[in-house]
Amino acid sequence: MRMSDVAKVVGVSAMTVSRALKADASVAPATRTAVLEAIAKLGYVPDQVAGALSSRRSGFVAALIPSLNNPHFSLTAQSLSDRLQDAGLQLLLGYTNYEREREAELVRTMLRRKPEGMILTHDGHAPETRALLTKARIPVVQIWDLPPAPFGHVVGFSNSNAMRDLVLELAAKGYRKIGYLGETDDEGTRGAARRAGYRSAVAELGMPERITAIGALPATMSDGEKGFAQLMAVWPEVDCIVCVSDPLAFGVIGACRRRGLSVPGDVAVAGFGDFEIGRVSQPAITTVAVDAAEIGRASGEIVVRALESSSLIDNSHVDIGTRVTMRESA
Amino acid sequence: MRMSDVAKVVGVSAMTVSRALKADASVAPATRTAVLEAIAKLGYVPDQVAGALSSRRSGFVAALIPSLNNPHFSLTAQSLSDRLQDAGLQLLLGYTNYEREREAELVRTMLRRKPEGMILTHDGHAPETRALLTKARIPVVQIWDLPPAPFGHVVGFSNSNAMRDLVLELAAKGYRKIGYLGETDDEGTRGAARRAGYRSAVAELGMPERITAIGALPATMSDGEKGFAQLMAVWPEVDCIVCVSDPLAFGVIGACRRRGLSVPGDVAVAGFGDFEIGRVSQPAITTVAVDAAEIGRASGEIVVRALESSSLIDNSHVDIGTRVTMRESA
DNA sequence: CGTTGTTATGTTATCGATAACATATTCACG
DNA sequence: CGTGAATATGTTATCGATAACATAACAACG
Repeated sequence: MRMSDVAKVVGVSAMTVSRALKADASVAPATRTAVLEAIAKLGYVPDQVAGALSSRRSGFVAALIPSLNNPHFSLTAQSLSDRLQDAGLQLLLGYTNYEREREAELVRTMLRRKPEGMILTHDGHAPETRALLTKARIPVVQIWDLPPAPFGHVVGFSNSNAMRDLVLELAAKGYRKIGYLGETDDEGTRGAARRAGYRSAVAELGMPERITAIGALPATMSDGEKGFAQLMAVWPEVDCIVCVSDPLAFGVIGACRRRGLSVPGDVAVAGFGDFEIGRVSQPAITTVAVDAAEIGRASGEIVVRALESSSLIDNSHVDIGTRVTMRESA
Repeated sequence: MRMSDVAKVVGVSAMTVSRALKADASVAPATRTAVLEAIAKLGYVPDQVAGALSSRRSGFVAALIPSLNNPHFSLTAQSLSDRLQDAGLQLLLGYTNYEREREAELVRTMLRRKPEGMILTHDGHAPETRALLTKARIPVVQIWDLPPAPFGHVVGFSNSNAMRDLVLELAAKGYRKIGYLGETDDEGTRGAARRAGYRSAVAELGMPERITAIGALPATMSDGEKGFAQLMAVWPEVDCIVCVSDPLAFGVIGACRRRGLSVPGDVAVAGFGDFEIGRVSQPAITTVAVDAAEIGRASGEIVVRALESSSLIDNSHVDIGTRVTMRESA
C-alpha cells in the first residue's frame, strides 16, 4: 500500500497525504483528520526508504561504540538514542569490538545508509576512517576522550588527567607504592590514556612505575584474579592497586579476599568509571566518576543542533569532566 | 557522486558498476577490477537508500530488546548482530525500556524502514504490535521466553519451568522455607513467568508462598538492600531467598553481609540468568544458566534462513533450554 | 559454417515518497 | 468590491539505484 492508495480513499492527492503526515505542513485541519483516519483504518505504514531517498534525509544518526556489552557504552547509547528520538532521528548502532579495522569497515557500511551524523567512540582510528568521514560532510562527534588531534566535535573528558588526579589523591592519602593494572595491546585507546595519566602522576611524585597488563581489551571482572597474581609477582610491595576500570578492580578485590588480604587494610584498590558494581561492592570501590549518560545526551544534542543550523563550521569541544570519588576500597 | 559518475570514468554503464559490486553478478573479471579500482580511487560510497528502494530489500533486520544496558540482552544483541552481518544484513536495534506502549511505538517506527525481519523480546505485547507485524509479512522471532500464544518463530526457554527446576533442586538440598524476590508490575513479563515457576514449585512441595516485590523493572543490584529488608520484615523465617535475577541476588548477598549474616550459612540466596556477576561474586551465586548469546545467534539464523527460502509457512520453535547451576550461595 | 547457448553489457522503467513549482481558494483591508 | 497576501491543494520531476528486458559478442557443436 502506498500513499496514493490512501489518497484515493480520502479523495485527495498523494502529496496532501504526505503533508498531512508532516507536523508543520499547511493542510486544512479537516483534511488532515480525514487523512489520518484513513491511514489508521487502512493500517498504512509510510515507506521511509522512499521518503529518505526523495527528501535526501535518512533520519539516521550512526554511532559506533566499542561494545554493546559494557554498561558504560550502553548507557551512552541509551541516552543518545533518547535524545535523537526527541528530534525524530533514529539511532543506527554498531560495535567495533575495540578493533580499528572493524571500525573502518563499519563506517563504510554505515555511510551507505546516508546517516545525517556520525558518533565515534575515540580509541584511535584507522586513517581511512577519517578520510571517509571528511568526504561524507556530516557532523561527526568523537566521544569518551579528548583526542589529541580531533576532527569534528568532541564530547568527552581527559582520561589521562582523570587518572592522574586519582593517583595524586591516593598519594595524598598516604599510599606510597602505587601499582597499575591495565590492558594489553591498548595503544591509542582510552586505556592507554589512563595509563599515561598514572605514569605522569607517579613521575610527578617521584615514585617508580609499577605497571602490569592483563588480558585483551576490555579487562573484565574475571581478569582480576590473574591480574592481581601477575602484579604481585613482580611488585609484592605495592600498597595500592589502581585499575583501568571498576570491573577489573572488583575482580582484584575478590582475588585479595581469596588470599585473606583485607582491602584497604593490606592493600588498597581503586578503579575507574563509577560503574554500578563499584557502588554495591564491599568494600565500595574508590573510582573516577564519569557521566556516561551525559556523554550520550550531549553528543546527540550537538548533532541535532548541527543539523538544525546546518553550520558545519564551528566544532564544539565539550569536556564533561570527571570527579575522583573516594570510597572504602582506598 | 553516483554510480553513473563512476560508470563514466570507467567507460561502462551504471548497470555494469552495479553488477561489479554484486558478488554473484556476471561481469568480465577485467571490467570488475577496473570498476573497483575506480571506486577506490574516487572514494565512491554506494547509496543504499536508493538501492533498497529499487531492489525492495532494505538489508535491515530490526530487533527490540528491553534495555541496552543489561548484559543479557546486549549479549544477545551482539551475537545477533554478528550472525546478521555474516549474511550481509544490518541490525536496527531499539530498546523498549520494558514498556509495552513503547514497544508498539518502536515497531511502528521500525516498520517504516522496511526491515526484512523483526525480533522481539517477549514480555507480552500490545495488541497493536501483533496486528502491525502480521500485516508486514516478514519473519518475526520472539525471543527470551516461550510465549503461551506465539506468533511467528520462537527462540527461548521456559522461564517458568526453569525457575521451577531451580526451586525444586533447592528444596532437594534441604531448604524448607524458600522465599521469592521479584519485580513489581511485571504482568506478562519474563519475571512473572519466573514467579509462576516458583509458585508452581512450592505448591508441588506443599510449602507456602513467600513472595515479595521490589522496585520497577528491571531489578538491579542496588535493589537488593531494600528487597532483603522487605522480605525479612514479612517472612523472617526464610532459609533461602530466590531472586528474579543474578544482579538482584548479588544485592541481597550484600545486604546479608552488612547484617552479619553468612550466605549460605544463615540464609541461602539464588539468582537467575548466570550473569558474570554471579560467577565472580563471593560466594558465587547459585543460578539458572541461560545462553544469551545463543539466543541471538539462533534467532538471527532463523531470520536469515527464512529470507533465503522465503517460506514464511513453518514457524520454528526453538527451546534453547537452561541448566540449574549450583554454586556456593545456596 | 550455421545454429544454439552462454556470457557480458546496455537500455528503459520503476521503486514510493517529496521538493519545487503551479494553481485555486479564501480572506483582509483600503 | 477589487487587489494582494495567505492558505490549501494539485502536478510534475526527481532522488539513485536495480529489475527486467534487450542485445551484442563469442564459443561450442554437429
